[in-house]
Amino acid sequence: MSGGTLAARPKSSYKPDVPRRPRATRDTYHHGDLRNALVAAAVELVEGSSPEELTLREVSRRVGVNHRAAYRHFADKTALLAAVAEDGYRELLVAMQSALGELPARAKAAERLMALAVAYVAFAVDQPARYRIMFGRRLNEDGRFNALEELVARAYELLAAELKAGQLSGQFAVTPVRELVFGFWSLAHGFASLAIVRRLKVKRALLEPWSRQVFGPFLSGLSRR
Amino acid sequence: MSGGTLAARPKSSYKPDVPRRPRATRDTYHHGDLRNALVAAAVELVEGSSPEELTLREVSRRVGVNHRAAYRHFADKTALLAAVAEDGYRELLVAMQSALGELPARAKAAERLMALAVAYVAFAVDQPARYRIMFGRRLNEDGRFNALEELVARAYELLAAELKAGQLSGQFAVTPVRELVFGFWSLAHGFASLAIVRRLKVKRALLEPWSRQVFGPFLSGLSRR
DNA sequence: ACCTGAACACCGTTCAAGT
DNA sequence: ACCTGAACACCGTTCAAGT
Repeated sequence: MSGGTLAARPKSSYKPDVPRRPRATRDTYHHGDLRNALVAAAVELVEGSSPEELTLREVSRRVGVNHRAAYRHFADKTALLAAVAEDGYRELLVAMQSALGELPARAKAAERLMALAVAYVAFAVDQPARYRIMFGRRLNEDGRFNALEELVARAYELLAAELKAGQLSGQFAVTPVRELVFGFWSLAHGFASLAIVRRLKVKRALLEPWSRQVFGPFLSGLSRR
Repeated sequence: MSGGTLAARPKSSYKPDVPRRPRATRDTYHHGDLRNALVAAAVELVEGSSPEELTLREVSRRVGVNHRAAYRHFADKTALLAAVAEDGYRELLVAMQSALGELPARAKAAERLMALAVAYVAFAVDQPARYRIMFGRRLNEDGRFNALEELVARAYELLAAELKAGQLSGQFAVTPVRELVFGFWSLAHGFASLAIVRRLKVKRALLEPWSRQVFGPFLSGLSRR
């Protein structure tokens, strides 16, 4: 072998069968989109373990890249977490929207909100680690990740629109919408969180009926007397 | 100075003015109750920073003891966190009980639950880091900390008793109590958590009126039609 | 019994370099 | 531009010792 600085290779390389197809300029570069590859690896890593085990170094290893390479795309670890959370909020929005989409056109306001609740809780419980990243630490403390904030605002608006519609159609009592959104979201978030930490021991198959029972009083409390 | 192994002392010792009063057997030992000193230091450390910054080494430093000494009293870091959480649950129980105690004797069931809700949320928001330790990671995963579980059960029973009483007195509709407890706790936990992460931006002074607005629909949903 | 020291395998992050 | 290597200051945890 050649002597000098090139000789030493790491003993466990973590990249089993990378074909090493020759590339135009160099072959050690990562293919096109390292940023997305890192986010995808992070999401995959965190599920089936826990948020604590998500490390920049391990994610980089999985992608087959030096851990320093990640810093090209993320200023620090928090930035990676924010990207993972952002992804999650996007999926959560989709899940809520499609839950509404599956409802019959003339579903009552309370039914629509119930469908949202069920979808929300199911999303959280099905990917608990990611959900904890989304709602655990405050990621946007220094205001760097406004995309995150924007997605949260969209979820808020979705809920607000449903509650407002229920009031306009005369099904719900007219009270300040902001507080109602907060209440609804608190209930959904609290139920999901407690289920994830197992303070509530709910079997996955019974999650939907449980959700309905838990949201029952709140939704019936909204309706006009 | 003397040569050999005793010469080297750490440069920054973190114990500024410890009097070093002579003790009977040895003077390097920690006074009586190292265990409680560590828990107290941990609680103090974690508030005003964040759960992430709670390290075994920093806590030991604060108490003025080698970090290895902590292992005499806690099998690992999780055990220390569990002790901090346990302490928190005890205080939470006291807060809830005294909230009930301050109520007039003939307060309605809904008022009693509202008082519990307000006390719960205030507790959480006033010591957010500790609250996050109590409800963040699952600490009792391997079943080592049953005292923790026992305290959670007592909080559960407190809520269950209030709900049951409301049903027996005819103020609440009779539905399964378990689901009601879960709903109430979910709402309280969710509201507290979202307030802590600032997903809900609630000023401390407005926390109580907000709590009342948020719990309003839920509690009125409990009452008989 | 209670505490310490040195060592190990991990982190995140910075600096200086390679192509 | 994009990636790497060595180094730094931290962790939690283990092993072997000190009094």
